Amino acid sequence: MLSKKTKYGIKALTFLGKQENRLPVSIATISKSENISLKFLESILLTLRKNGILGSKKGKGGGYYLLKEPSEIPMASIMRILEGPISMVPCVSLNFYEKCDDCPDENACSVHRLMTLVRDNTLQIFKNTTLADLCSC
Amino acid sequence: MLSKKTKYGIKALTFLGKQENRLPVSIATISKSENISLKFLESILLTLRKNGILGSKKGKGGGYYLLKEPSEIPMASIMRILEGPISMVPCVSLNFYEKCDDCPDENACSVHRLMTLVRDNTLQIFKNTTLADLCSC
DNA sequence: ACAAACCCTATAGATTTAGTAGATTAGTAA
DNA sequence: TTACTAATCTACTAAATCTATAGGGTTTGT
Repeated sequence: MLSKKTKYGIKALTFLGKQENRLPVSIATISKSENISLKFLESILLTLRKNGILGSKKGKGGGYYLLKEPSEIPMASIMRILEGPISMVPCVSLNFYEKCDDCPDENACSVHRLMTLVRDNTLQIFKNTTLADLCSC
Repeated sequence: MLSKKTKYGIKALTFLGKQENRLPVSIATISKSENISLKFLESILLTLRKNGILGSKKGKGGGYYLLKEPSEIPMASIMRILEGPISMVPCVSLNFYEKCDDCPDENACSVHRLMTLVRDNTLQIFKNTTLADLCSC
């Protein structure tokens, strides 16, 4: 299941992407508009800033803004930053690979094969969808 | 991420599906063969029995066995029993639907639309894959 | 008698979802 | 310049829930 962190993060990014200009938007503004706990949102936006998705401006008139055009931000990268691995098991993850303790041979593992299939499909969606696609409705 | 419960459950079912006959297999046998904590596996197989996937036989020579042919068991039903919803958010779930607290209009929600797409794809895989496909390697 | 499923309880640890308190920075007005 | 205000940033805490077991006793079939 998607964490609220990821869900809120995506909604906040969509909100920013829908802005006419690229002027900073305060956390409070997004929080109110999207019904997200302010302090929780604060930490989410901080993560996104530290990972190069958002820029920020302090002080009066400050806030957060997108560093790139929405069409240049694939959902895959957002998902990896906020949610972590896209795969359902670490042993099929491309970016967060971990070997299973219980599995002597990955290629013989039924779960491994099934989840590889799922990952391929999901990843394709997240790669081909950009933030712009989410903002266009 | 897939819980170990689901992962172990699938591995256990694959093990049972690979048996030549439909004779009961004890928890201990599966536990040893698949490197799964015995007590944990016990509760997993119990849920699968209560959900009509497995039958059980007590006493000597007892154990668990598949109630249907592997080819008759779609992975979607196993996933729903063990992992719960296939959707990444409750608001796009077909079998476990829940409305979001923060979302006034689902159709206007960017997360909702994206996750619907993901669910459709994932569900198709889980519907078209049966336990038999996992056992055939 | 024995072997096996069945059932109930507890629990350590991790994760999630925040809340609280304050520090820091930047612009604005006196 | 000084004070004020708006905003991000940082760190700590905490409740709630979930995960992955462990333990022990009960029941049933051979």
